[in-house]
Amino acid sequence: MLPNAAAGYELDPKQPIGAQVYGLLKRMIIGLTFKPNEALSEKELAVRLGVSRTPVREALIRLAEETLVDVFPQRGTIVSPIRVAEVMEAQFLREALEAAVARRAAEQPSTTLIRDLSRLIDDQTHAANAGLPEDYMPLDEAFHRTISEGTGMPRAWRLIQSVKGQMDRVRFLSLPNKAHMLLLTEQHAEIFKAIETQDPDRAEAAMRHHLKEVLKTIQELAAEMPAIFA
Amino acid sequence: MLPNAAAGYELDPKQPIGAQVYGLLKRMIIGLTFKPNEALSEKELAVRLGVSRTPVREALIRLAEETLVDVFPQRGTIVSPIRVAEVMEAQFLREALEAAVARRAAEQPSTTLIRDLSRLIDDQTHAANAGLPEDYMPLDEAFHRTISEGTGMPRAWRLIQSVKGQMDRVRFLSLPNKAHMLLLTEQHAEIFKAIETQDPDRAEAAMRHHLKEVLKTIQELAAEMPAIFA
DNA sequence: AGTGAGATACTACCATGGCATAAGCCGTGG
DNA sequence: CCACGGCTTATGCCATGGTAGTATCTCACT
Repeated sequence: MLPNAAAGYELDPKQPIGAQVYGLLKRMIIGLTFKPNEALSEKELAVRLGVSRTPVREALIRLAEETLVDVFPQRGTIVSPIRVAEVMEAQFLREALEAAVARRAAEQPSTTLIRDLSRLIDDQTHAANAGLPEDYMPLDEAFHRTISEGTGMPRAWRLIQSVKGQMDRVRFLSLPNKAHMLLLTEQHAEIFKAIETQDPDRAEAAMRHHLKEVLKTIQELAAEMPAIFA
Repeated sequence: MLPNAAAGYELDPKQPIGAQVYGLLKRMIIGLTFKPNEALSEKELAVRLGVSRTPVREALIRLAEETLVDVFPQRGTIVSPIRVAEVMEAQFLREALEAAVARRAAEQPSTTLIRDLSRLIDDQTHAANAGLPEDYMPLDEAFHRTISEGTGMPRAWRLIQSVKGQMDRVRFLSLPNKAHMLLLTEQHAEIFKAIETQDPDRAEAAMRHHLKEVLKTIQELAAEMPAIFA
């Protein structure tokens, strides 16, 4: 583990610690602060975060369900290696879910959904032009979340999130440049238009096309740097 | 809580207790041993099962992620009420996932998948003719699981399982009769044929039709006994 | 009688200690 | 030199104690 891996991450004692630890560890795994195959010790994480082992353990269990960590009973816990097959499966499942949700969204879009998505695309355009990936990525996430939750399907987003982790970790390897962010925003706009005009077929197609784009990035990376894959 | 709700369920100390408690509680919730809105106390469950509160707590966290229980911090935990909107969302998500998996299965079915599914349909025919729902339901479950896992998508089945709980609880209200079991088996056979003949469109359509059948049962029940729904 | 404040009895949450088990080391015997 | 067996050390797993927070109930006061 890195010397000060948890530096700068403070926990709010007024909120459930377990959930905070989960979110923190997940971000650190996806952000590659914790490298694949790196050992994660309950005890060491606890002292490093200044909490007890119980919430750390709870967080690791949740991460194990998302296969972001592998728990070997009585032996240890490691950050799971990036398995190409798993990433491909995650991509497949995400596409199935998001395509269905996009279709549903286009069937009966609420006015607030239209408004929220429209605003998000504006924000994305600005962030993309500013060329700041760290500003853009949360907006990308918000776009997809908004479609699910704004269509009355909060659980859909949670499922998507649980499979997305594996992909995000790969995607993080290449932070998008300005051109790429503008391309993504254009695809978002296409999805938005299909929803706004209540065209389910077009919405589903646009969403599938958009997600395929991400897959393309992943495949390039896998070819570039096979070292970190298992 | 019922007086001897845990009677007859023994835990194997040689296996991880937390996972066993999770499975046990899930079965009891789906089987309506624990009724919707019933209070579940960490402490009481622990003493009743003869284990400590820690693994019980871990199990409840996992169940909360599937929305089978609602945890109110510092207040208590209850078996979640059956919310029609949630059941509908679960149905929607399950259909999206299973339809995609069935399609994929039909594209390149392995010989072992064909063999396993064929055998399962035979077993289902026998169980249906014997008219024993308690024998049939595990076979139904195995059929759907086999399609996912036999197509190299183990995670798909886990996702499906995590949304299926809400539906199973409703479905449990009406154990199927012989005619119904035969109908389900027929639909399974139709899905199987489509996979065997490598006809993706037909496989997806057959799966969607099959799952819609379940939805029909649920809607009838919701109309029959609105009392237990929230 | 109705209302509000305080005591009380619960809850889930977190901390911590002891445990069994599995891997690695290290000396011993072949 | 190699292989095997006991020992050390680490891990995750479970048990249990203490704490903060919430709802309810009681009783004084209006």
